[in-house]
Amino acid sequence: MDRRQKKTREAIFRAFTSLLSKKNYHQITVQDILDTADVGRTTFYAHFETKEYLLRDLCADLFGHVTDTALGQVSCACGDAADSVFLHLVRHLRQNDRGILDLLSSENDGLFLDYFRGEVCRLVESTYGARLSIHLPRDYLVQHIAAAFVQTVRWWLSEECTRSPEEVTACFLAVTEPLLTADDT
Amino acid sequence: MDRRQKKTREAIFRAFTSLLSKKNYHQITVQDILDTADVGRTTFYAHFETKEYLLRDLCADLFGHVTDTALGQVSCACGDAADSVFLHLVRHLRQNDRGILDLLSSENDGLFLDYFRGEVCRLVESTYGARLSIHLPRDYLVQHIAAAFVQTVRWWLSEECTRSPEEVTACFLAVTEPLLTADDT
DNA sequence: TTGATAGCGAACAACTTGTTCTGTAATCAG
DNA sequence: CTGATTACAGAACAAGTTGTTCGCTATCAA
Repeated sequence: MDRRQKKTREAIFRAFTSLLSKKNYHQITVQDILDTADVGRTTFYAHFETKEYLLRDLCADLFGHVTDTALGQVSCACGDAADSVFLHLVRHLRQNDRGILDLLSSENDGLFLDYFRGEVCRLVESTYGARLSIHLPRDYLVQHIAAAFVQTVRWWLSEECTRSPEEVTACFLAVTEPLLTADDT
Repeated sequence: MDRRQKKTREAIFRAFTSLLSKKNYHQITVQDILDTADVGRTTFYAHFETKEYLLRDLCADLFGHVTDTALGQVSCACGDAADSVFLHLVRHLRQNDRGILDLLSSENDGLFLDYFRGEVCRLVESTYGARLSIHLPRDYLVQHIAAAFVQTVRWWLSEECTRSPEEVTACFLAVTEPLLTADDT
């Protein structure tokens, strides 16, 4: 890919992310992005059809990366229990990696939470897949557990991340563990 | 209140609700509302500062009503267990009362889910208040249970409400019951 | 070096928002 | 019933936003 394309694309992503951590998505104007990223109007629309598409691409980039990293932790088989994937994820989030925490905690909640939840579903599937209780519809359980994790993170954020990742993860595990069959480790 | 005021206010609410069940909130223009409600521009802005305020007022109206109705069920002491408040609520929702179901199932999810969750928190407090396990922070538990209910409704909607209210409520109770101390009935 | 491509900047039409003005009709108090 | 008040309609308005187009320049890859 042309070096110029890559540079502007990244500049736009950076500018957009930065703006999102300060403003509501719907208050951000294309002009804001142009000014912040220092790119021309034409250039922006050459890269992204609309602001919506930019958002979609950014989310795919951001949350895809998070999940992949988290899943990587699973396969690295460092000896931890499967549960700890979520601990890793919380620790990862606390470092505000790629500004994700800013996005989740800003007024843009609604927009990103769904993307986030979608990714967490994948995570739940591959982490707990075999241990899901069969007494309830499988997809219901997966979605419930994913929603519980997202909710846990929101609660953590609402307390300004004062609690430790261990504490937060413990809460999450406490409310979801009864739904799983015994661990076979 | 002046009869005229009441009429236009209701016409605007009706038009807005109708539009929301068809379109995304951010795609709805003030002009759309004016045309649908058949009121003048000046009139609209005399009633609501902006479209955002209209949304806020509508939500307060809608969800406040739902919770009050649900809470009324509790105090009517018709002999049912406290759990059944949620069954009542699901049944209530299924009738698409005041078009709430349309709003929750449309593409406006994010907007209304938060209002809804807030109201459900109140419901959880007054229904399970005394039975919340003390091993976890109280507000965490309340929010978790409320989020679980909202998630359950979303799942139900995603299956186009094919399942019965009883079945849906059973799922919700199954995932939250382990978090409560024994019922003292 | 050269042809292709990415970017810039300015101007553009179309649309949206929220305000202001004037005139009309419904409502309410006495 | 009457007169004052209030709500409303309609039109016009400035300001801001979106997405497109055009001509021109800078950069890249071969």
